[in-house]
Amino acid sequence: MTTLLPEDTSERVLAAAREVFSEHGFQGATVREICRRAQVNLAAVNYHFSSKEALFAAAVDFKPLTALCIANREGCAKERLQQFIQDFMTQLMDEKRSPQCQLMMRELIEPTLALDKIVHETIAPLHLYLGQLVQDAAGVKISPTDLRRCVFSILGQCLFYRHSHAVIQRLHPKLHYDTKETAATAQHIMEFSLAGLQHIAKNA
Amino acid sequence: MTTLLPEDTSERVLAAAREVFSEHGFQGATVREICRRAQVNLAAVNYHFSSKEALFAAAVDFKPLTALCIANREGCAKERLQQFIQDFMTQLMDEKRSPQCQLMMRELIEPTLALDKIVHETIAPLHLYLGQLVQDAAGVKISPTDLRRCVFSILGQCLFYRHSHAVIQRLHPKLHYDTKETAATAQHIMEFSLAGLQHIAKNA
DNA sequence: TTGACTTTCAAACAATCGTTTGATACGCTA
DNA sequence: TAGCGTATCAAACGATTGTTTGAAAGTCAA
Repeated sequence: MTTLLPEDTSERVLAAAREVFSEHGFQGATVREICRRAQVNLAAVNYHFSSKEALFAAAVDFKPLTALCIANREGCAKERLQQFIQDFMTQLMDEKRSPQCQLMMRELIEPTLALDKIVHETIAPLHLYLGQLVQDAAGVKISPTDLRRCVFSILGQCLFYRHSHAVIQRLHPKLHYDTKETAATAQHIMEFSLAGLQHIAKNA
Repeated sequence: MTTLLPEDTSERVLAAAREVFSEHGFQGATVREICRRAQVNLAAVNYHFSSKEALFAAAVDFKPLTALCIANREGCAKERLQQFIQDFMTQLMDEKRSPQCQLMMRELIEPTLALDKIVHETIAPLHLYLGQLVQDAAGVKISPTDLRRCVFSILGQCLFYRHSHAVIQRLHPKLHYDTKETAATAQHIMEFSLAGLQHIAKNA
């Protein structure tokens, strides 16, 4: 599991910290395990980051998600919504991004100052962008309340596959969310949501 | 926070354990804190439950959720689906049931044997029941894959409000999910999902 | 009341935690 | 080379953890 490389000690510690924190949580992670994986001395954490808690704060970084809002700005609203759901699902189900997702889920249960940072820097812009996208895709003007609920409905469907992954695995052991299945799932969410959205818009 | 009452030592320990485990997780929870809240001696946990881990296993109990499958069997499929979503959302947002939900979320991140138990006893029957409900509400025969995805879409929308509660709170500080707001949210999910479902059914 | 069994208790145990220490090695300027 | 600040290291610190212990208290049948 130990990832290789970076030569700088701080960077090695940071990389190892993201791994261990995401695997065991803040409480479950030990400074000794982080230093072992980073192949640095036990005192390195306190020397470079002052404390375990400060290291945790430094390890949290969710800016990659912001890319989703800037990426695709071409095509009509429906096409961009489709692209957004596809990209979002791909990121969610990407094994390589698993540590960040786990860290996020832990923040949802036990929020620290890190969650305020993540919400402010990443999630709020993402909700704003998706809200505009949904409004455009709806065609007619939707009330703020309905718009918010539709955004939640879309995100909720996507996040389910990440949050409830452990349950899905146990319910359908033969089901694997590879690239193909993930794309098909995103397609379903798009069709399901567009129909739902248009129904809400019609009765607005 | 300490709940009052039960006279039996084991029961007092169990009740306190559910509180503390849900608040701090398995690692974060301490036997001393559990015993303090239960107002029993420190040795009580090991005497009555052998170990902290065995106490955790004994503390996990999700059977209440099963009631949703048995409760409402009256009315047409759509009415029963509506009732299910309403009841499910009510249970999810119920403050009193918060400890169980937190325990569940922790299991999603770090599955223990407890999750297998929960999935087998509670979640699998719930998915089966909802699957039948969705099939009936669709009218025409839906493929197993589409049916599963529609069930996931509905559950995902509901669970979002619980799993992402900490985020919603930060995005919309003035929004509170009291009885009225929860009911309105359930209503939205029902309308959104029924339209989505009928669209899927139409193209089946 | 006796005696055996269960339950409770304060105290201590061994292990592990985050953190600190002081010595040592390194890299650079003067 | 000498001197100084930075980085690394093995070792230890104090605190907290889950667990164990042996005695005291309680319970109840004989």
